[in-house]
Amino acid sequence: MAVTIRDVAERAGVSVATASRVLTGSRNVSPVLAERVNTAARSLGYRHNAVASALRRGRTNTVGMIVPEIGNPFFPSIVEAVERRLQESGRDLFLCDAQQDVTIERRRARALADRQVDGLIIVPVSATESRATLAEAVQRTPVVQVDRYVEDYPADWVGVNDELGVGLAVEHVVSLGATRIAFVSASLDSSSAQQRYAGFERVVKRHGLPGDTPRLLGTFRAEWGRSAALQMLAEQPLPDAVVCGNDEIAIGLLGEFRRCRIRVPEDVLVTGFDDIRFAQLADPPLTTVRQPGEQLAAECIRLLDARMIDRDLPVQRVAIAPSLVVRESTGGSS
Amino acid sequence: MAVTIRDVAERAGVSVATASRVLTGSRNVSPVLAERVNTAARSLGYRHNAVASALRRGRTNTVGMIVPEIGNPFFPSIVEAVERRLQESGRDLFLCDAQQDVTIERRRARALADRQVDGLIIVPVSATESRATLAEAVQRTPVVQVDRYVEDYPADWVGVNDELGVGLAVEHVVSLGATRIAFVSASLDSSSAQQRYAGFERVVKRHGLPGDTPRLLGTFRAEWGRSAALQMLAEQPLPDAVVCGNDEIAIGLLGEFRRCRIRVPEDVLVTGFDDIRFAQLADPPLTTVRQPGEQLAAECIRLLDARMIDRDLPVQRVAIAPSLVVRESTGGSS
DNA sequence: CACCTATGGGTAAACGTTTACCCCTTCTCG
DNA sequence: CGAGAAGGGGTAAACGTTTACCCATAGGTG
Repeated sequence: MAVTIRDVAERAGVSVATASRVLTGSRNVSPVLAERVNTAARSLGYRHNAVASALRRGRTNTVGMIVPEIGNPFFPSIVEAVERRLQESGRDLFLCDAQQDVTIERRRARALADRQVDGLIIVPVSATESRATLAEAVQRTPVVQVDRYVEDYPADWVGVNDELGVGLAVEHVVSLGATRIAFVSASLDSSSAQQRYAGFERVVKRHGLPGDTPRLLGTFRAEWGRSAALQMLAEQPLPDAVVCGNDEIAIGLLGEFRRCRIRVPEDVLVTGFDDIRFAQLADPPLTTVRQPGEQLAAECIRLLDARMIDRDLPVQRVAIAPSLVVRESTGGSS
Repeated sequence: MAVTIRDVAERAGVSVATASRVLTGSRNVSPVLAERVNTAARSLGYRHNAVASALRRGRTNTVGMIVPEIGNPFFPSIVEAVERRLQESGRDLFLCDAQQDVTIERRRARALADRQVDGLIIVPVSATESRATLAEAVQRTPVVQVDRYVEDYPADWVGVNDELGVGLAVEHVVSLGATRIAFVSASLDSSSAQQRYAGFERVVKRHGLPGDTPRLLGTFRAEWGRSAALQMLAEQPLPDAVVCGNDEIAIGLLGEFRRCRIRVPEDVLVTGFDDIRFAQLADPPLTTVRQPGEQLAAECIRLLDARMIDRDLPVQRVAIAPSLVVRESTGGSS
């Protein structure tokens, strides 16, 4: 049997109340008793039972987070930043992976809520199919959406302005003289995919560029980038530039172009989105839209804390402006 | 106030015991009462309180996992596989990131143990500095080490035979005629780094190859691969082959070589380790040692379950043989 | 019919904390 | 010197489940 606070109190010759007060620092206790309790705890090897504590207090000092797919390298970067922030306030993060599946996402959300997390950070899998899960979670605990959001549901969100971000990429290749611009991204399930697509169309239209260039929508994976590349190669002529929905797609695309001896940026310009770790290691290094991970994380925790204090706060949606990072895939300087 | 099992029982006109028995299926209850309980629960929107349940039963149906750094793409692949396995038995995974810091690692381990996880899966940050954390965790809950292990401490482990794996890579480049072989990896903090280094030295020695080629030990990061590349370029002549401690390093190295117009595989052969998602997208596609993630995960859960059943089982250490994946960075086909 | 067992139900005691409430002592100040 | 406040201690009641234990009934068996 594990050693409980009762054992500690007994050994220290005080009541459990006093022991608890010393151990949690919830009230002043005379130094001599405090010392006795501490040594008793240490010598017995006392370990706080967080489950019992959570049951009594109704708080766990734990935040849950659900990402669509931990294997997508953009998400770990956010997770790391969030974790660092939480650490500052002594809270722990429990991370779950939805495996791109709204059913699993719902299970995870329930598992976290069942365990009474103090808040939930979620990157919803789908703009529509995740709505029920989000709604249920919001009933139970403070929730903040990051990066992606569920459409037509009022809940806090913080992310980058995707629409604007892709706009930056398009403007950039246009300024380099591209007129026939293709777009390769994921199908419009998630808000990110939707917004990025919208951003592309908006700027293309604004410049009066041809609308018959390829718009290929698959998944946010490198494999999709590869097959999209093959598809474009099959239906010549090649566009002047390919704007990709994220870096993974762009990297897959670059790999296939390379294999087929298409030169980037000489034959075609390529841009990505996210600025993941490997973007600068791609061949050629990838011009991309950077998401400021630290800033997203900071804002996310701020929103979550605000909502924890007041559940009835008006819904907040924070869109951070992304920035373009020019590298060699669009001929940028080294 | 949330709706409790007491409310459900009342609404259904049964005792809390019966309600609990229906809801958990722990004992037979007459169909008519069961139905009443279920409808009552549904209509009240009853939600199981996992914290209270955990306190009473002493089990949480939750497994904790700690990885050194979620940003290292090898770990997410293991996490995904582990999560899929756990799902089959209806358990949830709580994932924590140690940020490559044994202090944080300890905090995470304690946080998980405090929350009474039923078991802990850990990839220890350090072969020596993580020992105390591991020892403490083992006292509290079943633990399995994956991939890396703590030295001189008897605890279950499952991983790949790193020593053998690097051996495969060295044998491969030797068979292609390389005699001057460099090794770029991480400093010998972790068991992986140690074993991989040992594998390199063993095979190099066995073939009587020169021992004065570079052995550069830094971190498991791409940036280190870059600077190692620069270092080798500074002290000509270039080796015939560079065997890297993981894929990230190799990818960084490839990037720098490319920038400096060193051709791979014509001027120098390069190999990696892990076979992460990006290995085949590198330029050129990377020859590497594949870690069988699914198999690791399966074995890991098997060990954990065995240990949960019997804490006094003899310690098990399962080393899985890795396999070499030949790609173009050593002139491989395709 | 007497007895034994199986079945399904309820009561209430845990699980380990935290904290509302109460009490006693000591100090402050008019 | 008395009233009031402040400080520090204890008792015991929560928190929401699960389950050991008990009881009543029904059915089976000699």
